[in-house]
Amino acid sequence: MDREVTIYDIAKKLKISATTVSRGLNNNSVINSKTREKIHQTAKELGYRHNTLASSLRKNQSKTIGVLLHEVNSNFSTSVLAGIEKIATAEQYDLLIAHSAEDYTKEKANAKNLLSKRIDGLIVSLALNTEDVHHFDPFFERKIPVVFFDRVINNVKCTKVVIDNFKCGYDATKHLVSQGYKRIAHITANLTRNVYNDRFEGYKKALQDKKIPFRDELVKICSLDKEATIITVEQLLKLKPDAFFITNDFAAAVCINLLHTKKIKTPKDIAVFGFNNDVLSDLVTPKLSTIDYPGMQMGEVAAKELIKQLKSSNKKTKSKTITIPSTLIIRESTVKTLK
Amino acid sequence: MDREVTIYDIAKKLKISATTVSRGLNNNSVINSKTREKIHQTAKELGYRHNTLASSLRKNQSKTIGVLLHEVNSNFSTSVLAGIEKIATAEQYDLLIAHSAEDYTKEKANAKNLLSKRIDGLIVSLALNTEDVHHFDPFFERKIPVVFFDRVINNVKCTKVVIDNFKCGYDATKHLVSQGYKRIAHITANLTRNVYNDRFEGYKKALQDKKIPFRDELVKICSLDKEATIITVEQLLKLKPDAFFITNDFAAAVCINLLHTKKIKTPKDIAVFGFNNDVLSDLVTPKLSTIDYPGMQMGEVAAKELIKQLKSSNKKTKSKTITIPSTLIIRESTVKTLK
DNA sequence: CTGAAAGCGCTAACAT
DNA sequence: ATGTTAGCGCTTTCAG
Repeated sequence: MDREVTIYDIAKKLKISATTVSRGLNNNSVINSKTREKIHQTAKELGYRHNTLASSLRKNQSKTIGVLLHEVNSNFSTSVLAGIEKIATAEQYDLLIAHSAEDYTKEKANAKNLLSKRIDGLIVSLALNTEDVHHFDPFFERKIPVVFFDRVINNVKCTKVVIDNFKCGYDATKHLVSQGYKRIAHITANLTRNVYNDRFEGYKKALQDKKIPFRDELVKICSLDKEATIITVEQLLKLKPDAFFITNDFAAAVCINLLHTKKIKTPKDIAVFGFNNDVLSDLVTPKLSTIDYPGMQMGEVAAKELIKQLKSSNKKTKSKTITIPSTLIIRESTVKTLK
Repeated sequence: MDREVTIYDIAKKLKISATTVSRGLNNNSVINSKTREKIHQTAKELGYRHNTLASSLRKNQSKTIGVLLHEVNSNFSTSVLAGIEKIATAEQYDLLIAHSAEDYTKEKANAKNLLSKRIDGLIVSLALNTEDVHHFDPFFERKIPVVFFDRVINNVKCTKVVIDNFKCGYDATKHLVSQGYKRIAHITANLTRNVYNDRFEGYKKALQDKKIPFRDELVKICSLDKEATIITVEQLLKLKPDAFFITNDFAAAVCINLLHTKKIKTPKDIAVFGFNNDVLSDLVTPKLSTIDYPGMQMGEVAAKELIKQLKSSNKKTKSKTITIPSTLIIRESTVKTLK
């Protein structure tokens, strides 16, 4: 094969125009069905492949949705991706996936790159240290719809898909208090990110409602990876907490293991509450109480919202927040009587 | 913003030609540095965005690598992806990611779609039920390099990146035997896929070398998801095995939990050996012995190989297999004396 | 129902 | 160092 087969090759062979071939291949109903049949037939014979690049350039739309993730190495991200993919595929959109590895600079570069690739719309979860969203202005200026999910920012006029992180933080803490725990340590990540801040606010409010004094020293920010979590838990143990509310199941599992190593019994001596309902949460011993965080559903809803905007002729962007239901899952790690 | 700014707008404003603008924006050294400066300046002022579509169409290369995964919802896949991404980004390639959800039909459709998107090269891990690779012929015909990793097929002339699955299966089994286990059950997936078949062959060979009779009824194929694993383990328990070699850490963790529920002690009564060195493998109790399966490194190597071919003028494809080192990791679940 | 002509935005060959 | 011209492959008027 020397050169790609084009619609002109098909046209020449059939002694018709390239226009007709184009229409035939796109199953345009205006074309005679016999002609269309012949076109498809010949295309197959010659080994023709549609050139999406040329088509997108001409139509000025790529049928591609950009997905900009804060990271890709987690069950949550892949669930979201699966949800987005399910909807996008059904609607014949392709996905162009980029990830920022939790880095603002990389997020900016990715946004620029996706723009130059002429994506039709964008779905975003912000990096940990992103504080402004001016790098998305070029999308807004061009009326390219943007949907944020999970990691969102408030002062921006577009659709956001989230869970009620305040309520989750509140309910988790309330549950721990109701089980008799009083010195509840909280390990979480960067509070500039809504998800962590809202959970923290929920934690504080629950303590307040239950008349338990809030102690600043029991709250620690860390990266939630294995090493950082171990160090943080060690530090907090000196303050004799009777429970840990950790906003990530992996970190919570690391905590459970560390306590076990130290012969501290969970949940008898210290309870551990996680976040995400990751697969590992019911494989550790004791099984972890957590919050079910429906990634797949968030992805589906985000994609549906985006595609709805893509199809709508009304290009006015307005603020809209969709809250996906999340659920408290109580397992062994926080209930003394179960174990 | 009504219309996208093009290089012609910049050219007009500066009273120079579009060619010069194009060259300037691409930092072509032939352009006077002052002119280049002015071009970049004006581009910024006008809000110019490079149109990758037009550029790719003209150059007949997209600087994009297609990645076709068997699934995306696992630590292994995301590690591989991270490895590929690291190399690709450094070399200024973008990634177009598709996944087949273990389905041959979807894999075919994805291959076709990636081809029409004019990807410069392709990295593939085959779906569970893929038995022929004719859907990649269009790539071979066009001399678009294809690199397979992990899930490969033999009779195809291109680069493959794998681990030594036979050796892994052999070593895991040998380890179990050396610990005194004799009735070793093997739970794995579809044996038409090289990874599972090779491990199985390794398992058989180790038994043979150790003079332990191979028992067909102790080998079960299943999907390795939670439900299927539970059913399979239950069936095998009737045959009184003293060890399980399960080719997936998640399934192995499910097995450990099930045994725990049944008051069967691991590793005292029954040992469990996994595969992948997933994060959960050292968070379960007892910690799981497993094979370290370096996804990140596989991704890096696959991407490096592909880019090497992309840069080479020699377009002859030849068969080449690269084996990535994998490691036996012995933890508590298979060593009686440790626990 | 089909075709001719134009152009999406960019870059490469060939001047100068 | 810069400009002229042509064309990548497709779709979209507009005209029959």
